[in-house]
Amino acid sequence: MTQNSNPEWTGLEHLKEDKLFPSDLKHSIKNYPKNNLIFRQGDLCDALYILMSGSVKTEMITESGNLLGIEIINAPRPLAPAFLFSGNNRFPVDVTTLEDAEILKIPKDEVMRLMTTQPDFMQQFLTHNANRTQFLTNRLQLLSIKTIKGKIAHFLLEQANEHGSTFTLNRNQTELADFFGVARPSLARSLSEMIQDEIIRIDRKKYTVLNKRKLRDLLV
Amino acid sequence: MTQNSNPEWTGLEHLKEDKLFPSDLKHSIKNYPKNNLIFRQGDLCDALYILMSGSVKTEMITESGNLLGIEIINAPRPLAPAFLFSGNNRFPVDVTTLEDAEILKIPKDEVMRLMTTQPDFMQQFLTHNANRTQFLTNRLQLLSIKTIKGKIAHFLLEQANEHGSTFTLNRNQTELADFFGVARPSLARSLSEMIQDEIIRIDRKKYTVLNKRKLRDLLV
DNA sequence: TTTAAAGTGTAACAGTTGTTACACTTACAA
DNA sequence: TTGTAAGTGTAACAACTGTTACACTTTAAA
Repeated sequence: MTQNSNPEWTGLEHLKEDKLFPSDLKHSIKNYPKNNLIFRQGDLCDALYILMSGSVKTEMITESGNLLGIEIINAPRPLAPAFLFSGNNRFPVDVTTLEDAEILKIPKDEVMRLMTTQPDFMQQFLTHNANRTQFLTNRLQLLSIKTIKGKIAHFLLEQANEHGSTFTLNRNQTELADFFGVARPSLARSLSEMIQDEIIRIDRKKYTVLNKRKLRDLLV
Repeated sequence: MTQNSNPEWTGLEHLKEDKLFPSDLKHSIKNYPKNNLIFRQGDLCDALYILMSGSVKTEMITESGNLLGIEIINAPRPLAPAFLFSGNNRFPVDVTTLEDAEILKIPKDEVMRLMTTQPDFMQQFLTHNANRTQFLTNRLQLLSIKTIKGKIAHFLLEQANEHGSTFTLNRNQTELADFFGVARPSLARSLSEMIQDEIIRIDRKKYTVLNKRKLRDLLV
């Protein structure tokens, strides 16, 4: 359900080895018990918060692509790092611990210092936010398409571009419907119509794009 | 139509005064004539491109909120700066000049140097991307709501939180429908039903929220 | 191998939204 | 003031998607 591995932040695991952070880093670490509301929507986000251990949930859009559902964040990962520098720097959602959690807090000005003195840190920070933006942009494009067949077309064309016209998905139909934000039977109906029209072929989780042009026509 | 004033980048106007950039900045400036395809979707984005003068259009989601429509970008503004540091650093859309345009190109490693040596530059870069992320997140939340009344409720509650229960919009119904990604008559129908149900009141562009609870119920 | 759970195909029907069309109102310039 | 364009309210109908239900297939555990 939650494949939130953010490889670019796994360096955080080596925190104690000072690969990313200098030894004189101003910071504080807080431990929160299970089922504890840590941040409330609208809370000021005046520092960088990094979940060091445990897990929390938010109601944000998820990395795995679920719509407004609950997102589960596993350590180690920063919490809403993009908002630290935004004009209205407030948490966009509630954050609640699922298990005991340890959270590292680094003040904003200290983050600024890290950015200028630790190129690796800056690189990771930038990359993480960039990937997040890219993810959001892609989701937005997908959601902007109104018809189910259009969403399918967008998704399959993307896959075909990346992996060739035959590829295997690791999502079942139910998860795919969830990803598109549509009902499962509606997705199935659209898929079978597209098979009928000889636009695609499906064998279990193996998808084959038969007619790219027709697929593109569905994007309108 | 396009209110793309990004105040945090207006400092670019003072480029020649070296407020943001050192005099030894490695860079190149290119001029493109009107109606010229500058970047193609999928092009490698290996440098920071800043539109110094003129205007371009993309098919991205717009700052003013239009769905997959054309976005018009006026100078000075960076072009897709978030993607420079992303894993798959390719332009997500085509970029075409609308008028003669002057584009400043700063190589990625030079951007890295700027980030570490010019705190003001870094600050602006971070803030711009953060605001962009916030904008995308908000749009995504809005689009995730499937019913028209739900979208209206989300939007009006946000406005009411910010300006109080009576406020004036600067969008007409057509623009609002466009913003929500729905048809204009459909929006009108939903609005008049909500007026009928005494949830809101509308007088021209002046909106009044009469019943927040009922409005919240529509979010589900 | 057997069995239960998960996943898929499909149909009937309800509900919502889009499309098109047109009358009416408002805003604004001549 | 008058005329025209822009904006709004509304209705009939079409199109699409969601809901619910159920049979069937596949998967994986016992």
